[in-house]
Amino acid sequence: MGSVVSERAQRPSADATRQRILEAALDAFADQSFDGASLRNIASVAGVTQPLLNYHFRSKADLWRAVVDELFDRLNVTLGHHLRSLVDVEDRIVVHHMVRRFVEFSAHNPQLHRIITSECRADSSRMDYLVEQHIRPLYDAVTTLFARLAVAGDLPDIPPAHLYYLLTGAAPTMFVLGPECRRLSGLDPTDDDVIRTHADAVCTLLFGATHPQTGEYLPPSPPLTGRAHD
Amino acid sequence: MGSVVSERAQRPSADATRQRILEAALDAFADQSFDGASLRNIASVAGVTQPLLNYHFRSKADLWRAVVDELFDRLNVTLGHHLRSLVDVEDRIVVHHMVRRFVEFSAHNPQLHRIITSECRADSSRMDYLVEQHIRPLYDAVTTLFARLAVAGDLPDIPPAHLYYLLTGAAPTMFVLGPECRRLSGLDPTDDDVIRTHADAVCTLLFGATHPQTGEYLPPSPPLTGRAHD
DNA sequence: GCTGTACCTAATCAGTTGATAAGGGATCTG
DNA sequence: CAGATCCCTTATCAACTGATTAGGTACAGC
Repeated sequence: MGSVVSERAQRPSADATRQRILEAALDAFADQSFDGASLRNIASVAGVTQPLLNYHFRSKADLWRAVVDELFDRLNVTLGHHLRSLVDVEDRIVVHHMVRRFVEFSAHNPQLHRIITSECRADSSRMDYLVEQHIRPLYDAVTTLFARLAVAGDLPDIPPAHLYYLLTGAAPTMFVLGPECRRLSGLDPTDDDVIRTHADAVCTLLFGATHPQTGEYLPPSPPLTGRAHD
Repeated sequence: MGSVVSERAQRPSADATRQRILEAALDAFADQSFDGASLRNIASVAGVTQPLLNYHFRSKADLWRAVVDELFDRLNVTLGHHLRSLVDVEDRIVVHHMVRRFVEFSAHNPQLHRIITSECRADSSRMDYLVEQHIRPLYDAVTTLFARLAVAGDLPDIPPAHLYYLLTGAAPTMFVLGPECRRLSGLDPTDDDVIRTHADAVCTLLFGATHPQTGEYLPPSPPLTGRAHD
């Protein structure tokens, strides 16, 4: 077994090694945050030695950026793929589908929101990178889409606070707290029913409920009457 | 001015020092997570030297527990205080008020959810402590309350996924991402209108919308019709 | 005044971190 | 075959971490 083919099999090829490092780093950063994750641990999981991480990626910070870039690339590819598959569908339904895909992706890639929330601090250059490079484009795209639908009369006016939820609020935390979710309520975040319920909840939060008989949309409204005392 | 009183003023008293340390540690753990926060930085912010932290609190882990205990004590005192102030009020309204208070507390104490989310990993003894000591009691209390209201016919049946949201999902993330919330959408998480909108959204998510004319409750429902393709 | 105790600091410890330098070995190119 | 390049490891670096020890100072009780 010493032919040209077996040479390839013996040596895992640099790209494969790079990929294994990225995967190990993704889990480490998500589980233990940037400071808690050590290059030696990541290297150990990837089956290599620590200096190799500094060889392929210049520094720990650059490794982190590579991890984040690949993660958001996967998200954008997934959303774009499903968006293109939705032709001749009512805009309102498109929104619901995309929310569903986002929740789905979040459920199967809990690292996404774990990394975001673990990096959230005022003076963090990594948070700056996350927001400006990846989150803001998504947020702007969603804002633009919703504004277009509102003008077309296809959606009710959505309060900014509810809109902000879509990307940062309602969807993520359940997956950030995935293991505890299971521990407390017995729910499996990756279960299809849970994902659907979750997406429906987000849409209800955005658009309000639909009257079962008339199909009329009702905006999110407080069960509190106007006269709130205390 | 060299009397007994001025002696007190000169020496900050051990309790005050302890409190300053706890406050500095709370901010540090919330901003930089457990591993990222160093005892020397915390001590510096508190105006003392690092070994004093090991003197008052045995270890870094014990300091973290003291911080968490005090934080949840404040939450429970706040919720308990408002709960006792709500007499002769319809149960459904009580729930809304309590959600409002929880959102309010979260907005003014963003460290609460930052610490929770930063500690979320499968094999973390600190997460175990958080869940078993503080989160589970809250979760059980809310579950019990909602079950009682459902039996009394005062609330619609609430899907477990929505209920889970109340404590871990809808409310927290906007405050975890507080600074970015402001950066992206211009919203101020501590603004009263934002807090009210936020609490209303959570309640809508739990109870569904209220029909403006009939007052009829509509459960959270998907804008998707039954025939979801793809 | 003497002693003991509570609160706090300077000095120091071993362990871990990210980063770098030096070198080995395989592959490719001439 | 000779040299260059790529991929990877061992050895080592300074910096920083949490923790400990020893000491110092103020106050309380006797």
